[in-house]
Amino acid sequence: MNIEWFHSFVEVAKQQSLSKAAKALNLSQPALSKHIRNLEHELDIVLFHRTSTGIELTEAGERFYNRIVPVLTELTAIRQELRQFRRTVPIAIGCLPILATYYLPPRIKEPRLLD
Amino acid sequence: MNIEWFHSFVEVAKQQSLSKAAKALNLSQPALSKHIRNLEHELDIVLFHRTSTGIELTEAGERFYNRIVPVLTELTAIRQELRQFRRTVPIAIGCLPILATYYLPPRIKEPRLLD
DNA sequence: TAAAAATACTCCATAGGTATTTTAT
DNA sequence: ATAAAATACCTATGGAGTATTTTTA
Repeated sequence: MNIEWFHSFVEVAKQQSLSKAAKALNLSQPALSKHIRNLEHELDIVLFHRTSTGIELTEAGERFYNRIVPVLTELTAIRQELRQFRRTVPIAIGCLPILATYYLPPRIKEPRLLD
Repeated sequence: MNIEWFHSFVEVAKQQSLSKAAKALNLSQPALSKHIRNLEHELDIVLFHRTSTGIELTEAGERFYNRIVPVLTELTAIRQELRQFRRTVPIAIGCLPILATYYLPPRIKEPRLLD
């Protein structure tokens, strides 16, 4: 059971559309479709009614939506609180795109810093 | 980010031992070790101090433990509430082991029922 | 030396992508 | 005919297992 599936579910519920939600999540529509299917399969309930104009929550889906949103909020809060214990301090270097592409990479020794 | 990792984390914290927790979770010790490592990597914090006698929570781990347990409880409650919407009704057939092994399987048409 | 965790390695399942098909308006 | 979701298929990553190594009491 994957937490990204929950995020996907919430976004699809909000957009009432797989394809729109896919764009919002930077995911392909089939991948997102699979998230929803996985979730439905693991919970063994139908979360959405599929139509050709989009997708809408079932009663079970509504129920799940109302209960899962606070959980995701809480998880975000937990991550936020734990940031103070992080080992690595994020370093962001802002510069012109042309430098980011050609000049910087060969000059950065630790590969992970490139993220 | 996988919810099973959270369950694994909680069990390891309780047992203060990877190998004991692995048995409790019906998992191999290396698999469980990976769960913890994945979690630490994704949160970018150290959750446990490793010793040769076992494993114990760091301060960050304590904090995470206290906050994640209620989330898991809530998730369980959600699943429980959603059971009423389930599509399939679980059917359990109890019988002598010898029947379960040789007699029943060829007589059950839908493979999923064998679970 | 014993016990516990980490690592190496292999196999299979799953996740994500592109291309295509199905379905309903 | 169009728009949306589902399916097929492929590749690459990740998860789980067994065997082995490392570490420390």
